[in-house]
This record gives sequence, C-alpha cells and structure tokens, in this order.
Amino acid sequence: MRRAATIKDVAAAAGVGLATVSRVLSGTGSVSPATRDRVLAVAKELDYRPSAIGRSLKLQRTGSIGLLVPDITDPFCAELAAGVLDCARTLGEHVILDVAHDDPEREGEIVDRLVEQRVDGIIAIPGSGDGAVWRDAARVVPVVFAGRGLPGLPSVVADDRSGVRAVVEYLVGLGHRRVAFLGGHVSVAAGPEREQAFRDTLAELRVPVDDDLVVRARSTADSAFAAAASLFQRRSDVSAVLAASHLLGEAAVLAARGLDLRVPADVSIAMIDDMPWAELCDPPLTVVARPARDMGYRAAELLLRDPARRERGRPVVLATELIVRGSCGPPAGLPGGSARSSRTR
Amino acid sequence: MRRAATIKDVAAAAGVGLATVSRVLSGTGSVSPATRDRVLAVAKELDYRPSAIGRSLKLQRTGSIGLLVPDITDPFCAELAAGVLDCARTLGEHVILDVAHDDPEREGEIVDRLVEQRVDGIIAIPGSGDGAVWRDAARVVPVVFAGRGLPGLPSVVADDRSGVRAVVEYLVGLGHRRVAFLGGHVSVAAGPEREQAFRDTLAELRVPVDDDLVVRARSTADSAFAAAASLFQRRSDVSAVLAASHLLGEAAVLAARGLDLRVPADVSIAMIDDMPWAELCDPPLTVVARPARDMGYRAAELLLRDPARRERGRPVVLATELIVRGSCGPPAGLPGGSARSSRTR
DNA sequence: ACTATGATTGGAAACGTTTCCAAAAGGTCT
DNA sequence: AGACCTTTTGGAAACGTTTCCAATCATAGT
Repeated sequence: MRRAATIKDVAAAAGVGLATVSRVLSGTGSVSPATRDRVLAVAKELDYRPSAIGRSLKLQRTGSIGLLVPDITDPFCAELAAGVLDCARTLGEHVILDVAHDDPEREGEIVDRLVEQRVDGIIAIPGSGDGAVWRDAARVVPVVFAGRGLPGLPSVVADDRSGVRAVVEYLVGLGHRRVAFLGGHVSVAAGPEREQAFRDTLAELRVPVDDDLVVRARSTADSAFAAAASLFQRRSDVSAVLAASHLLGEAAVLAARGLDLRVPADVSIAMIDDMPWAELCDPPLTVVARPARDMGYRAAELLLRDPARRERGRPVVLATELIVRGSCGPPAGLPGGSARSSRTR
Repeated sequence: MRRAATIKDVAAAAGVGLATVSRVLSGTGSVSPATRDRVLAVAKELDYRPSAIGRSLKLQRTGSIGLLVPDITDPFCAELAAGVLDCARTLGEHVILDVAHDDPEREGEIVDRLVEQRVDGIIAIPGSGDGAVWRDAARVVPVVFAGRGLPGLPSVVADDRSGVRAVVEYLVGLGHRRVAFLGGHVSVAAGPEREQAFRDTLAELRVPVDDDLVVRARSTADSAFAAAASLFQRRSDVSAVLAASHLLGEAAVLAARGLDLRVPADVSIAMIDDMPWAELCDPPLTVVARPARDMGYRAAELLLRDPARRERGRPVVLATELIVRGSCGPPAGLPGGSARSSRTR
C-alpha cells in the first residue's frame, strides 16, 4: 500500500499537463481522442483514484451529509436511516452517521464536528431537548428534521394527530369506553402532541377522558414497564390501552402477560409505530404505522434538491396508517366479547 | 449563511500570521499567553470553524472510516453499527455508512467511493459474494470484517461453532432426537459453517443426522416461511428445530403458529442471533446470541489502533451465549413432557 | 556591551484538485 | 500567403490547512 497516485503522476506518465488529465477524467472541456485514450490507459495502469479531498477543497462542497439519530438500533431510526441512504445514493452523496442518545450536549458536539467536516447538510431526528442546539445549527448549515419537527425549521413528519385519531376511533368503535393512554417523554417522539390528540379525539367522540387513565413514563424500559403494570393493577376496569411509542407498547404487552391478562379478551392493546415484532407478537399487535423509510427519503430530498421549499420551513406531513392486527377486540362483557372474557383476577 | 471564516481571516483580524493561529488552535508549539488569548477571542468572534478538508489534505488522513453493512434495518447490523459508532466516537473518528443489500457489485462501487473519500479504513459485514471484491479492496485500504470473516483477512467474528454446539447439546439434553436444522444463504451470515457445526455436534452426541431434517431456504422471508412450513408438514415427528438466522427463526415461529403447533409442547424452537422480538414472543425464544455490539466495537478497535494485529489477519473470535428462554422443552411423549402434548393434527 | 540561549513569530511550501486564461496548433477561406 | 476561426493544450492560481525553517525578540550570563 504505497503512496497513491495523484493527478500529477498521471499527467507526468502520460506526458500531458494536469489540466488535460483533469479534463479527461471529469469529461468536461475538449480533448483529442488520442490523448484521452492515453490518459485513460495511464490512469488505469497506475490505479489512479481521484482524491475527494482535493476536489472538495477546490469545489467547496463535500458531497456528504450528516445523519444524526438518537439510536441507530431503534428500528424506527434504522428504517428512517435506510430511507436517507436510499436517496443519498441516488444523488451520489455520502452519509456520515452519528448517534446522540437523546443528549442535547452530545447533539451539539456532533453538529460542530459535522460542520467542521463541511457536510452539505444535516438530517436529524432531534432528541427531547429544547431545540436551542438546532436553532443554532440551522444558522450555519442546512438542516432538515425527520420524525419530529421544530417550529420554524424544515422537517418531514408523520401526521400523528390523524394516526392517533384513527386508532382511538377504532377502539371506541369496538365499544371501548375506558381507554388508557400510556405516554411519556420517549426519545423517538411521543411528546405531548399525541396525548393531546388522544384527549381531543375522545372528546370529539363524547367519551369522557379519565385523567387517571393517562399515565406518563420516563424514557427507560423499566419506567415504562412499571407504569404499564401499575396501570393494569390500579384500574382493572381499563378495557383498552394505547401505547404512545414502541417502548411503551412493549411494556404494555409484557405487563399484560405478567399479570395473565389475555389480549384482546381481557384488554386490547394498540401502539404507535410499527415494529417487526408487532407481527410476531401473539396476538399480533394493532398499530399505527409511521412511514419511517419514506420520511428519511423525503428528508434527504428536501435537504439536497429542494432548497426553495426547505427555506420556507414548513413541515412536510406524511400520512400514517392504521394496521389492524389481532390485539384489539370488543371490551369484556359486551355483546361480541369472547366467552372467556371474565377477568381472572 | 455567508462564506465561512478561514484561518486567514482570523490571522488578519488578530494581526498575526497564519502559523500562529494554527498553533493556537491546535495547541502545539509555543505562543505567548497574550497572543493566544487574542487569537482565541477573534476566532470566537468570527465563529471560525477549522475546515476538516484543509486539514485532511495536509495531514493525508481524514479521520473517517467507512462502515458497510448489508442492511441497516437488520437488528444485527444495527447493533454492530452501534458498536462501531461507540468506538469511533472515543477515537474521534467519523463513520460513513452505506448499505450493499448483499450485492457484490454494489459492494464494489461503495468501496471505490470510500477509497476516493480517502477513509482511514473500512469495516464491513460482507455479503454472500465470493469475496473477490474484498480481496481487491484490502490491497488499497485497511479492511476489517465483522460478523463474517474471509480467509486471510482480518475479522471479528463470533464463535459460531461453539454456539451451535451449545444449543444442540441443550436440545439433545432435553431429550430431543429428531432435531431439524433450518438453514440457508441468508445475507447476515448463516453460511454452511453452522450447518456443519450442527452435523458435527449431533454426530459427537451419537444422534443420527437425518438429512431430510436439514433444509435450506433462500434468503427471502417467503422462501424461509415455505421451508419451515413444509418441514413441519412433511415431518410431523420433528420435536425441535434450530433456525440458523433470525429470519429463519421468524419463519419457524410463524409456521408453527400457522399450523397450530404449540411451542414448546408440540415443537421446540431455538434460533441463532438474539433479537428484540425474541423476548416478546410467546413463549420467549431460546437463542444463541452473538455479541453484535462488541463485535462492532472490537472491529473498530482492530482497524484503528491495532495495525500490527490487524496485519496478521487472524480472526478475533468472540464467545456466543446460549440464552435459555421458554421456547424449548422436553419432546412430546417423554416423561416431563407437558400433559397437552398430543399433536392437534 | 556582547553573545548565547530560549521563547515567539511569520513566510512559504505542500497536500490534490478544478478552472480560468492564454498560447499553440491545426484548419479554412479569401 | 496571410488572416481568421476552432480545437486542443498547459501554466498557474486558488481552495484551507499544517509545519518546517529562519528570523526576530527578550532574557540572562559573561
């Protein structure tokens, strides 16, 4: 692995000037077929690879974008990242990935480093911080948010309100009147918006909102489980629960199982965000899915090829989809309720 | 967002030479406290951000590594990527991520582009190709493989043989004699090594290997499901199945459920690679876990700070762990077998 | 006072590209 | 043969750093 050949080496070996080699390789300008062939041959011979560094320096753009997510092992983030990669690939851009673990300070550091790298832009799933970091960042480099937006800055988000409304309508339509909401400050969205949408929809449907049935967990798995379990124990009359994130949904499923509640005979469970395991659950979980991959793709598109629209800063809103599987049914004791629907507690 | 300040601007504004600014900012050499403070103040004032491009050009290293995986939405890949990011962060390196979808041609393109970017090295989970791409790549840039190795090239892999042996011993210990192997050419490992280990272990334990019970699926979910379903239907006497990858495990679970086989009463299921959903399954799945995150971390370490060891090209082998959950039990009809273990077919 | 020593400082080269500009070369027309 | 295009070519500057080297400066020792 000795020193890589430079354009200068190629020029010398081919007996032409640097400029000519550059022209041949970039296909611009005019070169005689003879020299073109010679240069090409020499370049191949020397295994010449143009240096993106040299080019970036001259061209003042790197062809890389930054992608900042809270946690790449989170399936939502991963799916979104896949969308970004898809789009970046078609546009010939590289993607520098980093994770911030929902820590604003770390978000700041990463942004700084990306700026030093002179990325052409940044796509971020922002953490739960107050967004100060991001308002600063957006002054220095183009930023597009995905999954969660910040007021006034460009973003690609899902229509959470409609998603929540759809699933709440579905549950109420099945006959549920005591529907719980399991929310909390979980990193990948699930801010207060979903809770608000939950309350609003219930109000619209003239179902009284029982404040005791909306619980908020902190963003650890333990806290989520504790919240779900205590909800089930405290209120054995809940007939359905909507989990505001996949972590909370997981907690609900586990808590129900731990308490020997049958799903959906004893309690119906629905969750926001589709996950691979939702289908493998027994019964498979009914969810409202956000189009994570699309969101990533659109975010990249917005960042790289739609500067005008980006400047306007208005969120691009993508539709969610209610995916009905087997985890929701009519409440216990209602006509249509399963025969074994008496609680075992 | 006007033109960013350069070191030259800072030098001019502070009334010093470029070299001095560079020294202040990089902390090398000696500068008087007075000038140091002045330069620092001016730099802050101008919001100066050193350009990594300029530095990279001069220093002939970029501080970036490439990470190439088949699919970032695969939890194994994602977990491994998280490990790489962890290590890269502690070493101050950036990670350029790309996905090849198990396509050797695309792997090649990506490698070429990474080489043009002058990455300091590449970490790859290679696809199922013959490795020609990678032998070429390794001549041009340091490469470390993770998850799956290539003979003669440095890699960090899991001790698959021991993992397979552990789970097969466990199953046979439970009393199983007709153990099926669900294998195939799935992108994230599951080559012929696991099948071989399966056969070897059975032989060691003096359990006859029934060739009809080792089936191979292609790497699509459909093919995996079909293979699993047809196995269960064709051979109602299998009492346990070992799935060689998480896709195959998923297929086994779904196929069993579709045929109303109870797990583990009717059939025991075990799988290679732990997945988030394995715990959420009902019953939770017994698996042999590869330390994906560690593998990523170690691979990055090997690439960045252990060139000597890397040169030697011998694989770093990490231990697997058998995680016993609830999906395996004694075979039907054996003392200890559950009361409801009569097949419902 | 003069030199030796050490701490500071700045100029300039180098890293690998792209591109402007002018020069050279080749051709056509009067 | 000269003037005039057009095509092809190469030199040189610029992009933003780092670092070698030499120069300057102050301080202390003789």
